[in-house]
Order: sequence, then structure tokens, then C-alpha cells
Amino acid sequence: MSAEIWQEQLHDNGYRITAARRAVVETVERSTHALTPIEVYDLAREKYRALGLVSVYRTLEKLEELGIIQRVHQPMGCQAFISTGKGHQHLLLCRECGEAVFFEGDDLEVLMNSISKKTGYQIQDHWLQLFGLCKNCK
Amino acid sequence: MSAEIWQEQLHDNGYRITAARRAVVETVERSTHALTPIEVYDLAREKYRALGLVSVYRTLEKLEELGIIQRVHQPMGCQAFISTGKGHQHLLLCRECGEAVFFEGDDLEVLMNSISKKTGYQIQDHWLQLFGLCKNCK
DNA sequence: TTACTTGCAAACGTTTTGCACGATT
DNA sequence: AATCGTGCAAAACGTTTGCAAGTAA
Repeated sequence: MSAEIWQEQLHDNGYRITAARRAVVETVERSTHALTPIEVYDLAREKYRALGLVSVYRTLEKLEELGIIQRVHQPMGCQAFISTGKGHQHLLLCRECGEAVFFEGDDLEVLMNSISKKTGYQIQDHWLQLFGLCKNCK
Repeated sequence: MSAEIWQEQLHDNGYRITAARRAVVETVERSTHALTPIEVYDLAREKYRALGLVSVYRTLEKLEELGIIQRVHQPMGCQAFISTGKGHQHLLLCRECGEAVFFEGDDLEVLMNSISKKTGYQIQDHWLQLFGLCKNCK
């Protein structure tokens, strides 16, 4: 998600572009790891000292709503956010350092059809996430 | 996970079988939905009134540790637990009523090899979860 | 009898809310 | 000028911890 798109998206939904939001978005955008609200707060305050933790929460909420960022689920917790990739993408996470990489190209059609028949469910969506060790950590 | 196995597993790990634990395990085991600690507390107290919320937390912790139950990640929250299925299984969840069903038979070998090559990661594990509508809700 | 487990109360960390001030449009 | 966003303080919430009493083995 490039630097300009989030401004457009905020604006088009009636939200204002402020220093606090700029600091939050740029912090999440720049990170290769999923960040918790407090991590965002600490990092973003290096650029914008007046930032309050509450604004971080409120901004993250809106950014998630607009699909600009997404929540990352991990065994150790589910409060962290990462900048959303383009298209239908999934996450690959390093267990050691937490580095996150998007990938695409999963084809679960066959599986989903089979499960659908077996269970009687109408399947709408799927979550797929991989865990491992990155180049540096393995 | 049948009614006797959890008793064995607790015992073999040096834990005692108590009324509180019995109430918690039976509550989770009986449910077709993932239950939060408070939901477990409320339901289990119908059978064992003296149960405290703290014991629910401590019991759930141990049961998860032993693999008797597992945490379920959902868009609305990740605090709920469900009785663990046998073998390598994944969850299919109804978005409407929350009913949970296990399925197996995913084969992600091909995908994982391809991602491994592209990213340089050594992939160790995967999370796959499906969302949809169950027979009754669709 | 011994060690584990319990419920209670209190502590804790995270997230949310109310509000008057400040900033964006 | 009007409305939206902010930071602060306080409240609310879920979860964890310390402890003396109770219970399983």
C-alpha cells in the first residue's frame, strides 16, 4: 500500500489527514513485522512526540476498517497489525524474529468443494497462514 | 477426545482430578461452539456452583498445554476454546451461529514447497481455517 | 500427611470512554 | 465557522497473582 493511497482512502471516507494519523500509518507501513498498539506508539512517537496512545488505538481501528492494515494472529497474541498486501494474499511468519512476508497463489478450490459437500456448509472465506524460519534465522 | 482420556492425561502429568476440572472439561467437551472463559464459567457453574472464574482460567491453561483443547481464532476475538480433534485437523466455522466442525485432508505440500523456494523460509507449520454458513444458517 | 488445587480479593496491563481543547477542512 | 480529531484522566474490562483454607492422592 503506497504512501498516497491511504490518504485518499481516509479522505474519501470523510476522515481528516492529521499528524497523528500520518505518524501511525507511516510506522506500520514501514515495518516488516506486525506491530502491537504500544509498539506503534513507541515507534511513531520518535517522529511525532505529542502522539497519544489513544490516538493510536483510534487510528488503527479506522485503518483496519478501511482495509489499509490487518490484524495478525499468532500463537503469542492477536493484537498486532501489519500493512495489508494487495490482492488475495496470505502471511508467512518467522517464528524467531517475527518477520512477515505475504504470498499468494494458494488454490483451495478443490479442498473447499470437498469440505462443502461433506459438511453441508456454504464456505465463504478462508484463513491460511504459514509459520517457519526466515533466511536469517534458520 | 473421549471422557476418559483427559483424566488419564491430567493424571499422567501430575495433575489431580477435581470437581472444578471435571466441570470445565465436560463443558468444553460437550459444546459444538468455541467457548470463552466466561462462557465456560457460566455453563460449568450450572453443574458445579462453587466453581470460581480463576479455576476456569487455570484449568483452560493446563488443558491447552496438554493439547486437550485449543484456542480458536476468529475475527471477533481469540479467547475462545474448543475440544481438540484427533490427528491433523482444521476448523470450519459458521459465521452466523458459531458452530465449529473439524475437517482434515488438506494437502498443502505443493504450495508450501513453492513458497519455501520463493521466500527462502523454512516452513514448519500452517494454520488453515474456513468460514461460512452451516446447514441451518444458510 | 503432603502437596496440589481452590476461591477470594487485589493487582495488573490493555483497551475504551468522557471531555474540553486544538486542528483540519 | 463548523466539525472532526486530539491528548489527558479516569473507567472498564479481561486476565493474573498472592494467599490461606480445602481437598485429592
